[in-house]
Amino acid sequence: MRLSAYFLPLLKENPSEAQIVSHRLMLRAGMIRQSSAGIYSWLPLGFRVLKKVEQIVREEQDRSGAQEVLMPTIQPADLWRESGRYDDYGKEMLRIRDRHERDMLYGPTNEEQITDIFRGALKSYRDLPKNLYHIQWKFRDEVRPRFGVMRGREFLMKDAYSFDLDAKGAKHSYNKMFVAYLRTFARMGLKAIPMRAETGPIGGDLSHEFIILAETGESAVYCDKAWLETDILKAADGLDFDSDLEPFFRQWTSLYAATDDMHDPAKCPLPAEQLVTARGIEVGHIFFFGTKYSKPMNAVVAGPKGESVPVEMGSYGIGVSRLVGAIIEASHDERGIIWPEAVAPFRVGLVNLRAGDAACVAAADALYTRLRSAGVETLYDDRDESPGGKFATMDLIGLPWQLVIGPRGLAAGTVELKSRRTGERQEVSSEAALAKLTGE
RNA sequence: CGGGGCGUAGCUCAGCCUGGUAGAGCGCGAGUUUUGGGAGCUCGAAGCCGGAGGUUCGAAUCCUCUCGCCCCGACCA
Repeated sequence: MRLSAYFLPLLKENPSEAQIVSHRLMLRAGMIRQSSAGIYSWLPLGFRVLKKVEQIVREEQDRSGAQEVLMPTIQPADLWRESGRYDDYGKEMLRIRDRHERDMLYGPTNEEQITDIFRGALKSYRDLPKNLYHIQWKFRDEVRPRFGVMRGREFLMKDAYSFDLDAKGAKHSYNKMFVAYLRTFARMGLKAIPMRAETGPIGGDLSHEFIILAETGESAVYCDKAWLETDILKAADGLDFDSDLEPFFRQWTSLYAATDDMHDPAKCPLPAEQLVTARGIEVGHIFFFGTKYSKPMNAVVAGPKGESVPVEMGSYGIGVSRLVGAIIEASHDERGIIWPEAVAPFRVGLVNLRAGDAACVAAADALYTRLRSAGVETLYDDRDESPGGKFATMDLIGLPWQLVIGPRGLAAGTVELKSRRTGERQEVSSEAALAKLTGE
């Protein structure tokens, strides 16, 4: 993509409404625009990141055996009256009335909807287990939205729902999601730590929050140092989702990890040098809640002996849009965003420092063509701007690699390849740069 | 939902206290000189001063109401 043609409304100054760093950077980097409190439009750069995050979530859900569906944003109130939550949910639920005066709502979550789908289709224990998920916009009318997309009213969420015949099966479904979550966040370059959690309005008796560490996190968290030193992806790699995951689950939940309200320094089992104190952002939450919805909503299957059995359920959420902000919170510096490669909107920022210079244009154009044909996502800054402005732009939007073409280097037969993360710059030949960027 | 703050040009803000009819920097457009870390100069465009009502000869400025946004707290993917 040529930057001269790209819709990228950058802000040089900090918008006054943005308080935390991810919100500021997302606005400054032209990723989002606020529509109203807690509701945002996603502009091209931000949308690319959102899609990448979504895709990683999708791939890991699929890997675990969950199947993707898409449920509506608008739901009938009657479904929620069945579970009893229509009255329980309170003002956070956006209630709507259609032209026939029917009570509707903009879904804050989908337990009722999925249970309705399940009970209408599956009738036998032979149909179990099942895990269905979707990635859909939700709305929770937060009293006080803040922190940009981290705490919006409208947000993109992956929510999965598992159905099993008995508690043992349901625990296995829970464990599968547990593993999938560890993998998902690790792939995004995040260290997400599962912490035993309260179940809140979803209900149930087993629940874990996945918390990533970031200096600007909302709450204080405490965990075993071993968390930081482990390669989660490696540990979870090659795990067979059909095998017994309980040992893995036990291993990973045995490491100490607690949120502020659960942590008691007097009772902490860890020696001080083994304890990490940090701040955390919740990016995922998994629940096992048994028959909380299946019973009142009559989601039953015929058991092996013909008896009627309410299914054992769990639900599993990941805040997809929140993750975009959370990743920035976890990965930035004073100059701007530092995207992990897996979610970067473009892999390479190609910079022509001298837009009016024929040799520079020719060299940069040639590199752009080669990168594109190699399938490397490249944002090509072909604008006629001062060098300083171009560097600042690239650092702000945080693409992993900057490939800089200027008259100075060209005279020496080199281009400059800079890593956004480390700041390391190397003067290399065009071919060496291409090999580096396309070879991996 | 309690407490606080702010709405003036695309962005950051000054002007308001003490009423006299709109300003700066950045950005934007034109020209020119520049060109390896947010360039210089010249010229220019751009604002029902959030909205409604009131006081006044006169309101961005004072009063009332209203809408929006932000912050602190309680609550959440």
